[in-house]
Amino acid sequence: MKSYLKELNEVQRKAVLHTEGPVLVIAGPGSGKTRVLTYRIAHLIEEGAAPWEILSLTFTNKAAREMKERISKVVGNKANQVWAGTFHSIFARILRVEADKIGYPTNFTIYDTEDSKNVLKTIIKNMNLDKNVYVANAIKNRISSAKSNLITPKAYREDSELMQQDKASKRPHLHLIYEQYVKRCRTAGAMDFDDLLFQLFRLLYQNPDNVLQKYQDRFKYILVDEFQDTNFLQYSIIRKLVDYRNEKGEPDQTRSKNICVVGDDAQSIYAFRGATIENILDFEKEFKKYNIGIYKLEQNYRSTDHIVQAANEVITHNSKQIPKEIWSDKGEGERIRVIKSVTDGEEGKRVADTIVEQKNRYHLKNSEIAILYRTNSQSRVFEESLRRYNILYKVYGGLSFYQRKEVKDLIAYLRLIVNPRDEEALRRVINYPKRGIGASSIDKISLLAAQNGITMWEAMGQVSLSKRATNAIGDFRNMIGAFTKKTDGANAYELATLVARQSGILALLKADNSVEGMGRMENINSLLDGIKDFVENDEIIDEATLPDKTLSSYLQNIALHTALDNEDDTEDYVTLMSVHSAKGLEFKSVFVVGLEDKLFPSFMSMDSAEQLDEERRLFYVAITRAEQFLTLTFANSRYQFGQMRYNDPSRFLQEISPKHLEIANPISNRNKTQERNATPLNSGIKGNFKRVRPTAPVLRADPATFKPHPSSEIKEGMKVLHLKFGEGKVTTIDGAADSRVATIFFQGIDDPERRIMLKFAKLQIL
DNA sequence: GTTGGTATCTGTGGA
DNA sequence: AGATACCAAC
Repeated sequence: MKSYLKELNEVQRKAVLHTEGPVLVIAGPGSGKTRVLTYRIAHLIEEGAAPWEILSLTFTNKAAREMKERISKVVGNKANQVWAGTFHSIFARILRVEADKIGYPTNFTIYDTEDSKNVLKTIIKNMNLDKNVYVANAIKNRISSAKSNLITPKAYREDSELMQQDKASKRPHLHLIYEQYVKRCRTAGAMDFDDLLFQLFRLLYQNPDNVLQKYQDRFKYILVDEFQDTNFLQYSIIRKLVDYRNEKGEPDQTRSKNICVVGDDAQSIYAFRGATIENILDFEKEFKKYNIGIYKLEQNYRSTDHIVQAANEVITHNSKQIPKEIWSDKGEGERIRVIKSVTDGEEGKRVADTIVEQKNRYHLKNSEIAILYRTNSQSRVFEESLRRYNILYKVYGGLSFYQRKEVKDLIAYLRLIVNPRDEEALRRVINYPKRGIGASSIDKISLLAAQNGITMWEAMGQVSLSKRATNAIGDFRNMIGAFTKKTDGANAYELATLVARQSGILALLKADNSVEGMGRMENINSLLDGIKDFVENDEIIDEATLPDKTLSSYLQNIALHTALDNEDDTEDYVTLMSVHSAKGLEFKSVFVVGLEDKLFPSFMSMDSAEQLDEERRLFYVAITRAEQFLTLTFANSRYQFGQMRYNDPSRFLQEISPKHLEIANPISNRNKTQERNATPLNSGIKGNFKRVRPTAPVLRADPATFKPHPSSEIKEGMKVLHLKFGEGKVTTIDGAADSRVATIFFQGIDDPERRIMLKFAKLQIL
């Protein structure tokens, strides 16, 4: 037996070995789901499948990254050639090649949530609708869910149930907004997050140039992680990819559908954004006739028994679920501690106290501890109390680096240069920094564009305005035009620096000497550093697509980044995050806080049984993150929305039987607290480092003396110096003349074998 | 067109 | 509480 197969239990092994035909894996928390997925991929490769024939879809970049790392531990470098990524990133990559077949430019812009909302706000304003009734956020969600269910504006209009709902909520014109929205995105050459899926489906469905067959032939094995969180649209795409047909258009029975989906119905927590558990049930039904293999992973390797049993008890209160029995042999363990506080401030303090206590008694590291909450705004009290003890922590969620205003502003220039049709980018920068093009001019341009069915960029050249405004617009157009001319020759970093300077952004920020202003300046600089890093990185991380240093591909890259993606694991910090973002993670000690009715479960979800079930699954996810210590807390009162609120303890607390619980005594605890205040542990840097992008990588060669040779001179067997990786030896070179790839062994680094694209390589021959 | 101050609203989750 | 929209004054 192959050595990696020995690391699996019987069910896991069966799931890995069942390579041909559809497979459904139901995986309880901590049951080794990722292990099955990664070993399955490794096994496929060991058995002779080419890595690029394997498509592995996940929900987060982090999960994708981890998966690649773990595959490469088994099969080495080939792991990079697997198509592993998020739905959004993989589909964006395909669309970058194929978009012109469905009427989009291949350098299409990706609109983020803010962009989408701004488009909607503009539409609502233009239609003279009441923005308090037509709330942009609500409309966005509704459009998003329409797209997720493959409902076009036309289909929406013809769907009497949807129209009835809109009428009932006093928003009868919603379908018109939807229609406008789609039209505007299209004119702007832009796709929102849902479009990355929706347009890909359209592509496969309309099938121009047999593009469907192309991808069906490429992806011989498909794997989907967190299948319970897929929506109808994602499922439809997956289904399409294995819907093989012969020349007559009949189902092709000779080719087996090698699709493996892994999920847990009990951990479905994204129904609110269109995910549906039905997909698991449908999958089972639909693929039954193709000899489906169903495997249930029920042994939990993560948590002790009190925690596992409590989780089991909680989930039985839900109505629908796939029957399974999660068990653990890790021993009884500690009981779950419940802490009651009078105020949210006290809750913060007592959680920090308990953390100090646990660190003392069990020698836990900060990184083994997490505080999980229902809403991001709850982080504040814990930040304060942890800071008081000098315990290092990190808050996840919130704004990502690329969503900060100043960063988005500079990026908007770059977007506009790449795609002048990008209306949201244009609106962002047309008068930033101030150049005398005010709201009324912009409205006139926008109106002209709408009337003539042209883009705002085009309308800018035709509109008639006052002399002053006309001049200002002329200057602006010339500036952007001059930048655009440079896109071919100049590299992205040089261009971005030029833009920052010539647009006046740098001067504006430099003039601001406030603390925030300096922070903004710093962010701009790290953005530029990041672009530089992107340009200079010559390593092949993803073999399916060779590195591409254009501005356009840079923008594509960052559009799908999220707040969770900034890895910085050199420091030892306590994790603060929402329960949603904690999915898939585990910690020795977990605090689930704010367990109050109207907060967790959220007040938004308290009036329907289905939504309440989802909150319960969320609670289930929360408690199953803990390996050894689980602490549940609630407060009688807390500040919410600027006023004091009084909530009852969460109903979920009563769903755990008392034999698993230990109720902390508030009085005696308070005395101990006083003592500990005097001797804070782990004094060090203050916890509150607001996410700043990790700075330039550690250099292993001295830039002052480093002199790269032309890459044409690099030959096999040479000893070379690389700025980032240091000294190495070229083992092999492959690829055609203009895309030669060197495999180099760098002795000084952890993962020493690297693939370097010689076209971009900076290597000094030693 | 720009600025600054006031009124109003909104309030979950995230790729 | 904080963000945003709106309006009057410059």
